[in-house]
Amino acid sequence: MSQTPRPPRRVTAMDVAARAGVSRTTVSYVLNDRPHQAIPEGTRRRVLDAAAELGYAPSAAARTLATGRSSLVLGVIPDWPVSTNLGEAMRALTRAFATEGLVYLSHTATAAEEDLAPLWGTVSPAATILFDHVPPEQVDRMRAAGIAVVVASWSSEASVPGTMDRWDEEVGRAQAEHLISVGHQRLGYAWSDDERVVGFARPRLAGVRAACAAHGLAPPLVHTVPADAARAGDVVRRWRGEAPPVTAVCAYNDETAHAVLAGLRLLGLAAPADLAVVGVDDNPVSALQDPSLTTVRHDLDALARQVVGLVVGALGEQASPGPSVEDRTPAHLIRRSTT
Amino acid sequence: MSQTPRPPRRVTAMDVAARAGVSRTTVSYVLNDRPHQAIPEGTRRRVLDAAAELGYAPSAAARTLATGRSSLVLGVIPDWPVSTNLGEAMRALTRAFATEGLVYLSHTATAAEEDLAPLWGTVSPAATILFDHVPPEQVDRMRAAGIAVVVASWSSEASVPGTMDRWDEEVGRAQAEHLISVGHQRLGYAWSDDERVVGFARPRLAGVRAACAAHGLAPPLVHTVPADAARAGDVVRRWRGEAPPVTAVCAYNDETAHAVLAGLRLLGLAAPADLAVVGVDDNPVSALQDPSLTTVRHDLDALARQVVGLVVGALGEQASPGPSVEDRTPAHLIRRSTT
DNA sequence: GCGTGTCACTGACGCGCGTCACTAGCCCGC
DNA sequence: GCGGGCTAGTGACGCGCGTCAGTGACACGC
Repeated sequence: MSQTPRPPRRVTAMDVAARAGVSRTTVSYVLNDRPHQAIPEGTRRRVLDAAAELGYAPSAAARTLATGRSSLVLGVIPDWPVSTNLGEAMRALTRAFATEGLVYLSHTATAAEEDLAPLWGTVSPAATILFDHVPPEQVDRMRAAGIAVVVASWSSEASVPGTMDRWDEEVGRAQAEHLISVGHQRLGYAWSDDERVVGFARPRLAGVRAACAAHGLAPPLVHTVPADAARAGDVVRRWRGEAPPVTAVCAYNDETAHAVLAGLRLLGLAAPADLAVVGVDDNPVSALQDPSLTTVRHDLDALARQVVGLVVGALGEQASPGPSVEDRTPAHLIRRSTT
Repeated sequence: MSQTPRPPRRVTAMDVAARAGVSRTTVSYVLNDRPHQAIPEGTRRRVLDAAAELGYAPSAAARTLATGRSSLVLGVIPDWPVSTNLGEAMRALTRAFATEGLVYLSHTATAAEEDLAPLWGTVSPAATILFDHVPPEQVDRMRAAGIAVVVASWSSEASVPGTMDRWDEEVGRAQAEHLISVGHQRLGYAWSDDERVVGFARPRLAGVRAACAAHGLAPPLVHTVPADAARAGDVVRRWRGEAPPVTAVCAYNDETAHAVLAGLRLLGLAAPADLAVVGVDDNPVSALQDPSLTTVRHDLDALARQVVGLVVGALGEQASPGPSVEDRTPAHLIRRSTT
């Protein structure tokens, strides 16, 4: 629709200088608040006014070229299945990076083994966050191009052992701790049938295992639960047929939990009496169901801060305010009627 | 600020030139496939090999500066409430722009009236897509900086009348057509209680209205449905108390639809017998509920192509392959058990 | 022999900016 | 009068690249 008419020749710092009656250098000093350069208030104002009147906006490309450093951080979001709180996670990252003076942008990968070169080639970020496994040679090429690469991956095969795992372990732990605290002794784990989420699922399950072990219980009985009421019903039957029977399950996420609930319904059973269920994500519809789903919600802001810490560290800034020791719990449980 | 110890000194085109024993210009010509410049195969190979061996990656900033044109498109995603298929929409845009040789990136706004200057200042995209209303002076400043701005907005107050509305009108129309085709004569519309989605909701409702009018029916009876079973129940009661009673409702999205269903349940009623319900979005849990929700799904790829067409047009490329006339239906209905 | 044309390649400029090194002007102490 | 220190400001360089306007070498026609 609305065309931009022929590029009206960019307003440059030189135009500002001419209008303010000073040199371009002075303009640069004023606009960048040069620390050890005394600029009298009068000149300062003239420059500032001229810049405002002309609508001057410095060229990012030129600045990046001159300083050899852009303040752009690029997140590469893998081809994950739809996630309810993707938007919220991105917002959390944007906010967290903004406090460091960095601009965060997201790229959504469209294929698992995508070639990232055209991407960082046209963006030239200061740092890139890889949220999933990427071939090491790609990482090397980026590093060679002067880009700080942070592998904030959940899959433990990644080059950097996943520091992010802790978050999902906490999630699993929160699920299990809750179920144990209300009296369950034999837990099941509802694994997702989507292979792509294994990076999340593994640490969550590890968290459940850890909680069970901590309370001297047997490890959870893991079954894959398809998004299909009939086949989910089969799984429910197997859990209940154990000796002793499984009385509660932690689901990979709300969607998987709803599949379990659908299976229960099909068998004429109900949560929590016949099987307690707890999900993850707090999908908005989970509260509206009957029975309403107990679930665990991430603290995405805390997670974002962690990621920002990693990136700032990788950018070689000193005084990163301590890499970890978040005091807030990264996950908290919302109890509703399925437990 | 202290200097950081120069990272390994970027590999530049000059390094490649030295290694290949040619001039930097030749390197540039080879790597950019200069059309009207004959380069013998031998030289070509030497340059290509040298580039590969050195792991050369051109500087995006320098190229942008030199050409005055980056191939980056920036999408500004407003502070919308969580959307199930945000990730899918972003992927669709990424794919669609890739076919035009453009790189698409998303920025998630964190506040409604955010100042976008730092954003495009550090990114310097060729074009920016605004998915929501943005103050005109901000748009003007971007245009002055040589950035093509496309307002792909759903809210009709935007400076450019939203061509995107058509998509959501189709969605509403698909909902209503389905309900009418199965015999309903008096429709209700379940409006969302979230003010931020009004841009989507309005055209969807318009589509429902249009379908009703086309069939000689009375316009839909609109009520806001809160995400709360008790208050949703009140709304259900009012619909059913009309004369003649409303027998089917189109909901703004699946979430709102689930609220209606929750209200029905609370009153001891059920869909579709007492009130038929159709949502929008195909939230994955909608299929797992009892009753499973009839819903309408967008064709996000088609929508993405539309957006790309707008952007390409704004970039002044000729031969944009026709602005519209998509033959595929942008929305299709998935019938399940609530209708 | 000279003009014309092609091939293979290169020198140099400019994109807009940050920044170093430097100067012109002034006041001060001696 | 002169060196020294300060203020206010500027000239020029380089970041890495695309690209125009050449240049030298050679073949050809007449």
